[in-house]
Amino acid sequence: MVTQFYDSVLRPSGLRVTQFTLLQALNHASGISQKQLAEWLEIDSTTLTRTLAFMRRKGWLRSETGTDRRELRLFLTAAGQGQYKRVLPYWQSAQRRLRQALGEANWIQVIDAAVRTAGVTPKPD
Amino acid sequence: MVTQFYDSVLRPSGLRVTQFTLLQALNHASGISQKQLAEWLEIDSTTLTRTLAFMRRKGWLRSETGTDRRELRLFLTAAGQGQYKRVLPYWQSAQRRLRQALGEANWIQVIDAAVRTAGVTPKPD
DNA sequence: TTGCAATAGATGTATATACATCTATCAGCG
DNA sequence: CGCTGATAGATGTATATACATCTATTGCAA
Repeated sequence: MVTQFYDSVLRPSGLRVTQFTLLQALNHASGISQKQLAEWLEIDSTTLTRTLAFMRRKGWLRSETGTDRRELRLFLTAAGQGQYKRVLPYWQSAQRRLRQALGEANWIQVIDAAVRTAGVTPKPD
Repeated sequence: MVTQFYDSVLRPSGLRVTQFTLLQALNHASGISQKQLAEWLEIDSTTLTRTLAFMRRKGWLRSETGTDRRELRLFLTAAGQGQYKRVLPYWQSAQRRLRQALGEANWIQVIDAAVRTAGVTPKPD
């Protein structure tokens, strides 16, 4: 339900939740390694490899080899930052609507339950 | 978070949430048409076509042409019913853990918010 | 009765997800 | 140094999801 709701609100923007989440994460943590990003977002590293490939095709992402040459350091391109800014209002709208539907106290308790039950770590915003 | 949590609890069973949900729905509504099933579960009809193809390969599903020959009426095979009974405890465990983590009052309000916000219809346990 | 719009489901194409496994690189010990 | 085990990321394979479009059937109105 949650994923479908966010996707439905984002649909007019042309992005999906995953893509927006990655833009947002990279906007906040420019130069992060792929491994760290996967851990922070709690997504499988192979899923990340493939989603990043998509973003590279779109021209939203660039990457550099790290000091440790096994690592990739990830950055948004100007186009990627533009996408993020363009789509942010859609995401904020979805966020607001869910928060309002649940009420602030319930919202907080749901996040808290997610942490306790599924080990999810809250993300900024 | 919710999808990943249910999937993680179901993982030892070898099924995913989608597959279990379909077994459950067909166990409760034997002979339902594909269209009705898609509407009830609020999943895209093309997604359903492909997930049902998977279940047919596993031997869990059989189907008959309806009176309206455009329609397919869907039934679980004995093997499908067996799978459902086998995996039900995993799903109940996930359900219990989430309910407990949220608390009964919050659980109800989350379901209610889902209905109001995303138009989701509650399904029987 | 026939002709056409509407409906059920399937198919083409594309993104999302994740387990198993592979390659390249690194770190540490002998 | 030079193995050897560990780590970062990529690839093989398989399921999940959904928009656009196609085919087969149906219902209805001229």
